[in-house]
Amino acid sequence: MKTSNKAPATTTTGKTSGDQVSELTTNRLSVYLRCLNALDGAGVRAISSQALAEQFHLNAAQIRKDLAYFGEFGVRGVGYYVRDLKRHLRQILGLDKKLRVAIMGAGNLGLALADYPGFRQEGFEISALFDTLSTKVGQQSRGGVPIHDIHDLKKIARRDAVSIAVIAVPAASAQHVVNLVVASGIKAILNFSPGAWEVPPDVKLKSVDLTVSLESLSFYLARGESDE
Amino acid sequence: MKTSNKAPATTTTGKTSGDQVSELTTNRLSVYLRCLNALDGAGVRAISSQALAEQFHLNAAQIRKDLAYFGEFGVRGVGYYVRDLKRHLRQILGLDKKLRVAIMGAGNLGLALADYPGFRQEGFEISALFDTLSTKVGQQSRGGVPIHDIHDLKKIARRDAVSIAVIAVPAASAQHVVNLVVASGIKAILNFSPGAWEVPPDVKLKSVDLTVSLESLSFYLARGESDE
DNA sequence: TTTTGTGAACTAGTTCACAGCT
DNA sequence: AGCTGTGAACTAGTTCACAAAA
Repeated sequence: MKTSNKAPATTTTGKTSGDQVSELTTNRLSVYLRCLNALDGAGVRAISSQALAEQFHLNAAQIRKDLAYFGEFGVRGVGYYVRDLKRHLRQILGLDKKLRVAIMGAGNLGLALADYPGFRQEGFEISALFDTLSTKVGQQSRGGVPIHDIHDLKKIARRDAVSIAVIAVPAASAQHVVNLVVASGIKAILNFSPGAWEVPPDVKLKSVDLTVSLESLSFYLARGESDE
Repeated sequence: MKTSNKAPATTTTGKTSGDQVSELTTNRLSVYLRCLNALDGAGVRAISSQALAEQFHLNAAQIRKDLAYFGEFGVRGVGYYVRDLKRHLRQILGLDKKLRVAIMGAGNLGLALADYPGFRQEGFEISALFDTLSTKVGQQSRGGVPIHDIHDLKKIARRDAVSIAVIAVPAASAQHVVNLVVASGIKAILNFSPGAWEVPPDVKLKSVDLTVSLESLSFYLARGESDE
């Protein structure tokens, strides 16, 4: 796939597109932001990568490397200014503009996710639920998220400028629903249906597989049982 | 068409001396089992690593390496017998005995997870929900999972031989609840509360962080916006 | 001083390629 | 013939260690 390995060792302010940031890194950026929110809430003004690493059980060199990739945010001899770094991270993660989320499937899981407070935290807005059942369409979640007919997805996704879809439908219909989401122009999908679905290369699909998570824990229990 | 979705949306802590199998591997074992279930359902008797890889977008050498670590399950010139390999994988993953699960927190998410059909699929049994609210205690989920007072966790966990706990409580009380779970003797935890909690080294904690997952998707959208 | 930013070294994970079995 | 199991090669990811900066 990719051949060029190392970029010239000069300070780059503008990042050239094409350099692929690993998902491990983007996940950590989100973790750093959470840590900084906690520090900011506690009134901390500045923190070194060392102190940040100790407090939240991370690796100092990794924090520095992750951040340095996007710019020189630190001050030598001081560390990072919390508010400042927060602002940069929010911008890097694209959280400086409001992101609207649609949830596909108004079953138990879909309804729970629609009202999940963690999603609203960093400025995400759950704008709609979608289902096929006529008994559900027209209703709303306990938190007030309206349930629409899935056939209106394209129309409503455009009207509300929805940029992320969450898949919370049974596995049997997941690929079909993913196709509808893709057809509506949404480019990012968080999937909770067990399985691996096909999406075009310009759409990002991230899956949370509850069955795999549980079975992986089960493996650990099965191993630890006998010896050690 | 092919979209690799490799980076895990979960993290774990709590390492044991004998634990040399990577989590990436155990996650894949669970995926293989799902694939085999599909093949078995379709009446396929045997399959080569090559065919399995093509059908489910995996890597043939990796399948062979993962499986070979646990034994010689294949037949040269033939491939793997589906039923046979299924049985082996279920045994390796510890799914040959019934695993009972307790869910901490009877809020929206906890109740949804309690009735989530995917958990029951491979023989897991959700035996109880736990909460502190007296209005909830004594009630049950729509699917009939009883809600107990969290103070009875130790007693009920022992009575029902609960081996896995799911954390679905607000972040503010998560560490406290994790401590109670650990004190009750449960050795495996699937955590949905955003944050990194402390567990002793003999307890396996696996976290699904919905905020991190969403923010990671947001990053992708922010990058792709400009060009390319 | 202290602490960043970063090449180099190291470790983990994946894929290749082929000997050897059926 | 066909396919597994596996060392070797490769790639990705993490940590070390130190020069340069405040």
